[in-house]
Amino acid sequence: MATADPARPGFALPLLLLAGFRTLIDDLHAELARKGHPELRPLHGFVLQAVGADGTTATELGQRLGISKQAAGKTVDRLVAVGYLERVDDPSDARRRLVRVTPRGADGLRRSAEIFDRLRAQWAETLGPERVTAMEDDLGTMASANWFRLDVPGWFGG
Amino acid sequence: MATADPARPGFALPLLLLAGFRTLIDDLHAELARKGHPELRPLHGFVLQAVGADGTTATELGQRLGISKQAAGKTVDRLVAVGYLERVDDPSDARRRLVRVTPRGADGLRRSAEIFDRLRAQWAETLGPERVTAMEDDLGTMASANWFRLDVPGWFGG
DNA sequence: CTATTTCGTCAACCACGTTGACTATCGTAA
DNA sequence: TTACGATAGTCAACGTGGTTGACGAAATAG
Repeated sequence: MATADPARPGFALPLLLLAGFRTLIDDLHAELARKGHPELRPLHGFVLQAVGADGTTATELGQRLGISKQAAGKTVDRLVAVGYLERVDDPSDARRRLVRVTPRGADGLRRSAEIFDRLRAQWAETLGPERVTAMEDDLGTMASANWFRLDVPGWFGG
Repeated sequence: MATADPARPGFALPLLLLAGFRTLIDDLHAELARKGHPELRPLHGFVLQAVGADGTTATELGQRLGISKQAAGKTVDRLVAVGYLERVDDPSDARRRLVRVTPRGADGLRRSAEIFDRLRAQWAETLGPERVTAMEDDLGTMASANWFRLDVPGWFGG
């Protein structure tokens, strides 16, 4: 097995963070698929959440996610194609196309939140609640700059 | 800012794990670029480490990383193109092409390990050493199944 | 009214993954 | 020894998610 060299402890930390993230994401999507959302890909939940209840535009979405407006537009295209987002004209500005979460999108988002809550509860059961909050606090301390940056080619999918 | 809803605590955890991972990876590659390895992409360090000192084959590398042999082969192609890996024939089996880390690859790997060690030391300074080890222990507990799976389109790059 | 900025889109490209099909080689068993 | 099945590597097509550059249409500032 290609594990980290124990003499180089630093190598383990990024791998563990990635593995933890993947564990949550994989569990989430296995459960989402069972609950009627098999098309929802790992990226999508974050994008839906970034769109928010009030809707937004592709350009603004790109800024929120730390990606280009073109990339945001393409992601919106895919979410529209599977029925999680919709585009409507902005009557007050003919250049803008408002992006809004559809009812189906809202359902997916709500279920994602429920499942994440359950997964977090499982972590708390296994590790103890104070260890989980400690982990969140510590990660928040170290990682604030990268909180919502997704500017990565293909971060999530399988 | 599109942060998580505090009423849904589960949403924060995956985001924090991702942000922590990204923080380490981004810092690593900023430093690697300064130290003579600007072409090294985020995936590459993990691949180099998975190849190991003894070399391996594309098929076996794919198994180690949890990706298809074709994907592993393409990744090896890119690493060969930038001089971090080389392919040599296996005299004992004409089907196999051994993949080996070049001296340049070994240098990149060594520097990556040094930088990761420094970054981990920074985390330990900020959070306290016992919090970092606690985080590693807890992640190891929860994420053992996904320790070295990289079967994701484009996990790392910028 | 004109100049600049902004929004959305198109086109080309790159990184990384997938599956399917194919060749060459190896190992085994009749 | 020959024939067959398993294995290694490659090619092709494709999907997802990212980038930059260019451009038209609409809004805004002067």
